[in-house]
Amino acid sequence: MLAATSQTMDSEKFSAILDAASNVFLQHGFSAATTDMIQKEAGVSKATLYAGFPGKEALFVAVIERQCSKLADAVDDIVLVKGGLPQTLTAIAHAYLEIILSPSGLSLFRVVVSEAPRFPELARHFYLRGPKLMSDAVVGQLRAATQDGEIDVSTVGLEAAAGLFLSLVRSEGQLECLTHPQARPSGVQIDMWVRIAVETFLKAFSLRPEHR
Amino acid sequence: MLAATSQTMDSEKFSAILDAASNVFLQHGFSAATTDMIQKEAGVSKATLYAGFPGKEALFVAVIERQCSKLADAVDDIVLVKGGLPQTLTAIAHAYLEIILSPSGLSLFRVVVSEAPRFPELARHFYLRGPKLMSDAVVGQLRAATQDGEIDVSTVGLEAAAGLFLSLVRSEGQLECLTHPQARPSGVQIDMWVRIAVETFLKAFSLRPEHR
DNA sequence: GTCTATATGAAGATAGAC
DNA sequence: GTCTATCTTCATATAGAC
Repeated sequence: MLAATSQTMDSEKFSAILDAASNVFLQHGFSAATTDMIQKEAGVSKATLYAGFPGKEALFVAVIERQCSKLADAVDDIVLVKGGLPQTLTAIAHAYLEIILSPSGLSLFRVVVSEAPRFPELARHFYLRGPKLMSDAVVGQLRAATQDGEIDVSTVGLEAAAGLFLSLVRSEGQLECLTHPQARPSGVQIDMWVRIAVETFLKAFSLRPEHR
Repeated sequence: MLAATSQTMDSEKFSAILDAASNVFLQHGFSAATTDMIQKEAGVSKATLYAGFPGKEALFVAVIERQCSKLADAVDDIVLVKGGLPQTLTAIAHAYLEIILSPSGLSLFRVVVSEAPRFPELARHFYLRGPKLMSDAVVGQLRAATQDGEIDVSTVGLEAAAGLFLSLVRSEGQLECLTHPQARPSGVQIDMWVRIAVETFLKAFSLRPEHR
C-alpha cells in the first residue's frame, strides 16, 4: 500500500474520493481525467481532495493499486476449483475471461498500458498482480497434471506452457473487445473461446488419446 | 484517406507536421500531447498547423490512419515467403513479432487501445488493417496446408485456427513489452517465442508424426 | 478538516500584419 | 500561406474563513 491516508480525514469521504477517482480515471485515462470531475462525483470540495492526496498523480497511483488488488483477489478466488484437468482448465479459462473482458478489466488494461511509459512501476505492479499471478496459478495446475501423467510440457517448460494456455484463452477475445468498445461479447461467444482454448491446449500437450 | 490536405499548403511543411504529430501522439497519447509540442517539433507556427488541419482531433485521426497504413504495408510484405508449413509459419511469426514489438508498433497499440472509447471507428480501422489483415494472411496459408494434408483444423475452423496461431505468437511477449516499457526484448528471446509458438501450433494441428 | 474563492499557468484556437 | 501576438477557456493547486 503505497498510498498514504490523511491524518484525520473522514473515512467516508476518503472512500468517496477513491471511488469517484476510480470511475473517472478508468473511463477517461490519466491525462483526460480532471480533478474537477473527481471532486464533483465524490461530492467533496477541491480542498478536501488535496487534503487526502498530494496531487493527481498520487491519486492515480492509489486508484490503480486498488484496482490491481481487486484483480488479484478475483484471480485468487479462481484456483479453488478442482476436478479433472479439462474441467479445471475450462473453469480457469472461463473465470479469467470474465475478469479481463469485464468493463473494469478492459478499462484497467487500457489505462495501465497507455500510461506505462509514464508510470512504469505501476505497469509492473499490474503485471505481477494480474497476468503473472494468474500464470503462477496455472503453473501449479500443470505441475500436478504433469505428475499425474496427464500432460507433457517438457518441450517448452511449465512457465511457458502456462503462458501459452493463457494466451490461447485471451486469444482474439481481448483484442476484439479492446478495439470494439461498444460491443459486448455474448456468453455463447465466451463459451466458444474457452472451449477452443482448452481443446487446443490439450491437443498440443495431453498424453490422453481422447484429447487428440 | 479521410484526412483532407490543405488547398495550397507547402508539401514539405505538411509532411513535417504529420511526422512531428506522429512522434508526439505516439509518445504521449492523445490527451497529453499538445499542439505546441507538434508545432515546435515540426518547426512551423501554430497558424500553419491549423491551416492544414481543422484541429487536434483531425490531426490525430490523420496520424493514426497513416500509421495503420504503414502497419498494413508491413503485414502485406510478409506473406511473400514460401516453403514448408513450419518454415512459413516461422517466417510469419518472426516478421509479425518484429512489427508488433517494435517501438512504433507498441506505441500505436497503446494509443489506439487507450483512445478506443473516444475514437471507436479509428480502433476498428486499426483492427482491420492490422490483426485482421494478418489473420487473413494466415488463413490463406492454413487453407493451403489443409489441402496438402499437412494439418487438420476442422475442430475449430480456419479463422479460429489463424487467430489461435497469432495469439500463440503474441503470447506473453506483447504483454511483457507493454507493461515493461524500458526493457527491450532480445533477439534470442524473440526466437524463443517464435519457436514455442510454431511448435505448439503444429503439435495441436499437424498431421505429420514428426511434429508431435 | 472542510468549504468558497482565487491564483497561476497552460491548453486549444484565432486575429491581423506581411 | 505564414508568422507573431493574443484571446478564451480550463486545468492543477492554494489561501483564508469557519
